[in-house]
Amino acid sequence: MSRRRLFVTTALPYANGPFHIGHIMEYIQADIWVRFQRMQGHEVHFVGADDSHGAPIMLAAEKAGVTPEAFVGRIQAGRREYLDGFHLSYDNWHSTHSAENTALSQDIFRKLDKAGLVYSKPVEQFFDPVKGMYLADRYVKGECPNCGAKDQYGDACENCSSVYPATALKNPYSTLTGAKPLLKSSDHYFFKLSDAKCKAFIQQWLEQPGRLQPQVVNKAKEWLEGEGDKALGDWDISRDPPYFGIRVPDIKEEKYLYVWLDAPIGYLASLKNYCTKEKLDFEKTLKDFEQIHFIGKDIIYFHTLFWPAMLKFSGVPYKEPDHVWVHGFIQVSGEKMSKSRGTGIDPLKYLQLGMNPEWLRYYIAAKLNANVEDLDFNPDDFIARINSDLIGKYVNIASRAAGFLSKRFGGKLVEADSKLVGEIQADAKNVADLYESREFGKALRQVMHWADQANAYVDQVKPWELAKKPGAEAALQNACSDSMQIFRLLTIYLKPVLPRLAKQVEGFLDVKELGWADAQALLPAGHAVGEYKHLMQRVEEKQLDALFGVEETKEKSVTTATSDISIDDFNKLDLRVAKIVKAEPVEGADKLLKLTLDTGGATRTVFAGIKSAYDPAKLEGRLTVVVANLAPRKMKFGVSEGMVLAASGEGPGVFLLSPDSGAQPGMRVK
RNA sequence: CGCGGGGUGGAGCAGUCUGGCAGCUCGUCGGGCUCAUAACCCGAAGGUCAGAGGUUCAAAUCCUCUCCCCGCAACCA
Repeated sequence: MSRRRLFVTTALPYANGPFHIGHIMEYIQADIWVRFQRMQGHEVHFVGADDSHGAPIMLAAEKAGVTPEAFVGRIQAGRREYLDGFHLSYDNWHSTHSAENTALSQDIFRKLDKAGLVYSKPVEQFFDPVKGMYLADRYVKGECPNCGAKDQYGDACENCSSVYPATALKNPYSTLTGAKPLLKSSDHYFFKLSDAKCKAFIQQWLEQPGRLQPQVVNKAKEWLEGEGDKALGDWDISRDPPYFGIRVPDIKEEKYLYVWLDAPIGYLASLKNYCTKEKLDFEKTLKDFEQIHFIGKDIIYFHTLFWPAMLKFSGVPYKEPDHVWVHGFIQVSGEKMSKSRGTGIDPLKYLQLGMNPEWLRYYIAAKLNANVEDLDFNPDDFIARINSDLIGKYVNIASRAAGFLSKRFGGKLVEADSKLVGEIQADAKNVADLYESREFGKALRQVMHWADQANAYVDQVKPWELAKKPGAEAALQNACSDSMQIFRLLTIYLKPVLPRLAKQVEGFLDVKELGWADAQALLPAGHAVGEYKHLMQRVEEKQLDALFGVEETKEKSVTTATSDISIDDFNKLDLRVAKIVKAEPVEGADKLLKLTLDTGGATRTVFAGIKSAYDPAKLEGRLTVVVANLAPRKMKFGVSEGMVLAASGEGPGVFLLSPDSGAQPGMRVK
């Protein structure tokens, strides 16, 4: 087999916070694939980097009272702990805020410009006069031009579902300062994605057989071939200051490249940084290596349209990606992970609790396939899977044979003769194909099938009986040797997923580093294995309880006030005493109660998320406080005309406010 | 008609493209074994393949419609 050369990346994490379980899942997927390729003898450069630019990071740094550089530096310093902790074998981890990325991004910008694919035109945008910066749509809210609902973002109304440009909002305000934004015009640079040669290129790039998963091709083509208002538009690739990013080159005016332009270039920057360290020729490496990106389904748009086009039309030394492999999201017990609900898994906590990172690697691998499907982390399933597969089946094979070998034969093996050994050897290609095509779940099922066969084999030959039978030494040594050969083969097949365990096994078997091809050879007769020690502990239920336990120390700061407000701000609130006339559960809602309130003559309906804490019957007749001038909100179950006030904290429980006796419905609270 | 992914024994999944006796792992129950980390081996129970209609000698699989769940993005307002 010819030696492949692979340049593999994972999506760059945004450097505004630590890794979450979704990042780790992607890294584990890519790492397993990479380790498998290395075991095949292929040459791999596996790199990652922090995505360090953009307005959100600039603002987060400002809030933290540090420079953006210091902010992203701090985040980056925390990465190692995760990468090492989960045995993620990156060759390099870099940052988009780097000399390499600046040089490459500016170079690509210049080359795209030269290719006639960059132009500039004025763009009218909201500008926050207090902050002195242009506002992305996400930082502007206002009233819906259609239905008048308040606090809507500048793209679509949550209330009436109408869609409109941000500039159409009525009474807009900046979410950063509350100031009324001005409309200002500024020149922006655009990448001409709609250019015929661009679209033609992307089309043929997408259609290259085997390049992408079919689902991904469909999705990308939907965007590419959209017509009318869904037509593929040009891409605004510059931003005005203040911005934390890379300067648009060769112009006097201070303008920056949009973060999504320089982010994927960070893949190349990290490779270049690595090449420098390793004294490799960067441009030659780019040219000679297959370029493969692992990403999540949320960023297909950028990686299958802009990114290949950018690279293609920048020309030498750049080269469009060979593959973009897309995975789904990880859910926890069927729900999207959510910190507030306490269902998220904090990868760092996982490590700090002393849980074995290889458990998670195995569990995730067992549930991964080559499709763009979400996968579910289920705690009970996790325990059953790890304990049964890894300890009960796989490790058990060694455990059953090793005692006899070391006690009776000084660890020495004899020639293997079981048919099963040959069958497992012959399956190497099949398992390899499954790894290669990222069907990890299928690969592991296959390995566990062989582990089952191995345990059944041990049961047939009954070594414990042979051990007691005089004159059966040869048969005993034979059986245990076969078990050990099988164990070694399965270790090879599991090594991409369980690298550390495999290393322990290599020590125990007293063999050199195992590669995939080693499955075709067996340990020679006379080879002695070492003393067997437990290779892996079982998962305990209480460990998962601890992992999912409510965190006490974290995020306390959330409860402190955000910033001072004036008495005028306070007076905007119309708080009223209200009598709960009627309280009833809402069919189909987990958390809501439908309350009918008397606010002094008038009644109104309010939906409140207090079902978990209150029995509807007991609420009827009691007084509470309601925000009476909150804009009505249409919910799935009806319109809610206000909000009742209740206290809640980190722990469970919701506590409704009540006025002292004597208060009457309709009284103003202030 | 917003878009996408799903619905297969108690749990997690394969099988659907290419129609051919409904499968795997876990769990449960019964038995066995005692080398192994309460592990392992054998056996059993348990399914209207979400529902309805259609095509076909034959449908989990193909076609049409309906229902339900999840995610995007409307359930802490």
